[in-house]
Amino acid sequence: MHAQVGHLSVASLREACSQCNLRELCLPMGLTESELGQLDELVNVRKRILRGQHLYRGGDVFEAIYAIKTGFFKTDVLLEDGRDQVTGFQMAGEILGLDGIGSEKHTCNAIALEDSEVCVIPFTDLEDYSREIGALQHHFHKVMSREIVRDHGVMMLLGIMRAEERLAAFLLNLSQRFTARGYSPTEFNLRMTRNEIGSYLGLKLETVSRAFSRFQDEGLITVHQKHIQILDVAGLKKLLSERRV
Amino acid sequence: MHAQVGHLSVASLREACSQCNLRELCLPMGLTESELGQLDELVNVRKRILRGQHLYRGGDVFEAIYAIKTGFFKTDVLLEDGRDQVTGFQMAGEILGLDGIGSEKHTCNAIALEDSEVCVIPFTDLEDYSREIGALQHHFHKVMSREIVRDHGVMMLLGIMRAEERLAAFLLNLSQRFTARGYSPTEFNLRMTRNEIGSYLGLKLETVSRAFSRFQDEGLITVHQKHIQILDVAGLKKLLSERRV
DNA sequence: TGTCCACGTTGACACAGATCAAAGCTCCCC
DNA sequence: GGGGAGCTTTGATCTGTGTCAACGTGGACA
Repeated sequence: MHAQVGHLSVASLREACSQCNLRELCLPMGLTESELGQLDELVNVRKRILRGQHLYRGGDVFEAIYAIKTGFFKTDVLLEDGRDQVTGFQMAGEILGLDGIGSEKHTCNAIALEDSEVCVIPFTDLEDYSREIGALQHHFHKVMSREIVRDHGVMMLLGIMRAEERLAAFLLNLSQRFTARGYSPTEFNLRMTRNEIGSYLGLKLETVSRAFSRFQDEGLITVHQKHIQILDVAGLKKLLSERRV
Repeated sequence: MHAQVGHLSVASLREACSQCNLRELCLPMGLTESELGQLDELVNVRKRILRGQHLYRGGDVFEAIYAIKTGFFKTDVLLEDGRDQVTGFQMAGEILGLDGIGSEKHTCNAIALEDSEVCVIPFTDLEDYSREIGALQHHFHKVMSREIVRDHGVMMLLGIMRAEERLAAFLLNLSQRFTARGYSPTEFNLRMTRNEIGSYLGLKLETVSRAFSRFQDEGLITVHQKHIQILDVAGLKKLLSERRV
């Protein structure tokens, strides 16, 4: 498909962390110029993952974490009986693979939802560098901690919110993350199917579809396939805060 | 209640990590003797938390993480509308407070479910030490990663399991953690109420109660108030793996 | 240009778990 | 040792979401 090898080495030089336009979102956040230069040595391999392909699978040996340079991923966990749960959707600047550190094996699958490129960060190297660079160490800890807080947020979704609240929270979260990346807060394309949204939100795809339709009827959003336009951000937020008993 | 000050300083000397019987479960795991000695300098303040008291609250400034020396905690998150969700139950040897690193504020409440004692680990000190001691650094990363994996497990509970599966998973998880601490795998006292179990599992307390009763009727466990005896571990596990459509 | 296929929408009905209600148990405190 | 508060159990009923089914839609590809 792509002349990978040739392109990669060139890309490595030209697109190191110090030049990356995601450096304020991604792992290098808060580093000085010279520290950034050191990072360029750490993160010098990139990997292209086509839509539908796995970046890693549950059970794979853990060797590296991955920073998403471009593209969009989902992570999911499979139960033996075939049921599965999407545990997250990740976009540019976010880190994949943190689940694998504890057991030295990946504990979920990471699958590209569109053609994507990730920066490979060998984990022992990261630990070595972060013993040298305090700011890197600290930022890495923050990244992990935020992942825990994010998971707590999902637990709230799943534990106490009703279907429409879950979907509203989901849309607002996407909106906020797109905004942070310089995209429109109110208009975007979903990269995942209704089924994947449902799996993430603990709902069936029909329920997701109905909630989208209801939001549209109420003038909160417009939906055309995967294209979403948020018409009434405040209205969505109100759905979250007001408990109609 | 307790003559805290006097006791604490004595306790500090006698109950440092190197002497602690939890050292194989807790943060010091995998350190050498001399590294353990260094840890004793890091972790030298303990704090007693009586039942019902907060170790920290959501919004508190984050300064330290805590290793549970004795006792039992829950963590929960409150929504503005008054709903709340228990995000975890923690026992001896487990670490509290990791959620606060990312935002420099705690993002949940940690409440003692019985009189407890925690070791205070000032976070900047921990980062300093773990830049010196590679094994400490690595183990800390594992602890954080495992917290993420644990949260994914809860997401599975909440996202795709039915009520009885959730409760079975909960009991088996407790059993396994008690076992690791040298207690009986099959007989223990719950420290939390039905309501707290329900909040953790995304169920109402009546549903939890009914599920306990059903398990008892089926001969899987006996329940007397908070005292649980597991009669049929395999039966509980079967509940998890077999999907009756 | 037509056909196929995965994905999405909508409707009808079923059911797991929520809600409401009442009564029992235990432990604590006076 | 009596009273009460908090917790738990159990029953009756309600309801949000799941399930099943039919149909619609748009993009890929021959």
